[in-house]
Amino acid sequence: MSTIPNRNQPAATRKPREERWSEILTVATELFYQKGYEGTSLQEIAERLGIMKGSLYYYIRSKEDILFVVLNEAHKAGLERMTSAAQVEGTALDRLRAMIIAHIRSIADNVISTAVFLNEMKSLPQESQDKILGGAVNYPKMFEQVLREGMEEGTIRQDLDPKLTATIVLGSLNSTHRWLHPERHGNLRKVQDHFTRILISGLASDGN
Amino acid sequence: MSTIPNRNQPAATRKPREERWSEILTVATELFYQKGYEGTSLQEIAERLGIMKGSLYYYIRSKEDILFVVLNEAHKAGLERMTSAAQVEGTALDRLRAMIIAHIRSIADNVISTAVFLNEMKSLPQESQDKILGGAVNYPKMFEQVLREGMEEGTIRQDLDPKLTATIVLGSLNSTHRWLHPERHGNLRKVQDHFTRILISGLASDGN
DNA sequence: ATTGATACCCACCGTCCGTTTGGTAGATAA
DNA sequence: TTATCTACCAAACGGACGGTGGGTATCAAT
Repeated sequence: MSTIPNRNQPAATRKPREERWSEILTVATELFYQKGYEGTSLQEIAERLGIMKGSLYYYIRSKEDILFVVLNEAHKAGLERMTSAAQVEGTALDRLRAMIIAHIRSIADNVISTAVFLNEMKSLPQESQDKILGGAVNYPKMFEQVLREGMEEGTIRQDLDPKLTATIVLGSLNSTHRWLHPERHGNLRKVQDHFTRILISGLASDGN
Repeated sequence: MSTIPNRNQPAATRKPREERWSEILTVATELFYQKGYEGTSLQEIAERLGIMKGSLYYYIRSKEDILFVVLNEAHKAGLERMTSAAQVEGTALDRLRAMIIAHIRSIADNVISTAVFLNEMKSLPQESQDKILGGAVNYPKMFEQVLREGMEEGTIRQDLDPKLTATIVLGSLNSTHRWLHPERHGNLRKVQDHFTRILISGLASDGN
């Protein structure tokens, strides 16, 4: 009955729960970004953390748990930024401009988690997707709202369908995650500038 | 030595090479669309075709072969359409408009293969990606080219960087694959209309 | 000094994966 | 009639997968 521990592996550095948990999320997000959710194994995640894959189940109940939390936090973080940007003073056109600039900055600051969010949302069961997206506010509605207001007050042209236009604008901004590089800081202003110049003059009611 | 065929399974309907091969590509494309490349098994592909998964190796050398052909043909088909659209007569602005309309139509007609192309390109080794994208012409360059010409002739505003603007325009158009539904035919015109209205008036030199 | 919770190890499970191999019925051609 | 080709079957391969469960070293609190 002698217990033979067979310690040929150095034990992992023991860490408090919160710290290790956020490490798991960070590492998983990076791997999901590089290889996709299905292409990433728990083995790989564990290896990068220096622990055994079985130890992950001290923190999770299934692989899907990790994806859910990653996507949920990415969505929450982005939506928070956008919400505060939508509250600047001025015309609806001013607010739209602020939202565009804020969203690009938000994506640039979180290219990886944004990409994972946009690419891997479909890997979750519908029920979990609804839980993430089903809050009181959401991206498309916010854009649709500000477009409607701008049309009423006359700063935004009225020959466009607000809902479709919101989809187009949001999609355009989101597509930047494919090529936006946050390390190139000077570039960010330029990108924001181009987007506002193109979209604002494309959406404003007159030649401004 | 008696050969016991053990025919408890109905044999698959035997089909000529070309026909079966295009069936494989069609089925694989649909499955890659629904579950991603990594999430799709050869077993599933075979099941939909009514053959054994081992039989697939009469047509391929590896699973990756299927993805390569699917992506390559999707890319070729789209580029062909765009190329012919870029040759309409008129100003560069007219050509840009034609390219926008053509590309949206091209995506709408091939939502599935377009989505697979944009989502699963990264699942291929870099070498294979280069082989697909490395032709004489490519999407971003075509847009950059027409933008430059429009700036020279004065129909397109000159305070924009052609390369960055091309990236933005192309990304905007490509993002439609996430929500464009080809079955709704009346919708297509509306989408094309919105895109041209927004982008053209955002890019043109004057208030047109 | 003892205890109880915490953070992790490690061997193992059943399943599914892409891939390989040997074989064969049916059409074609000589 | 015989030989060859074509399109597929059937079974097995090793390995990787997500997941389980008993065990244990380390820690803070007593």
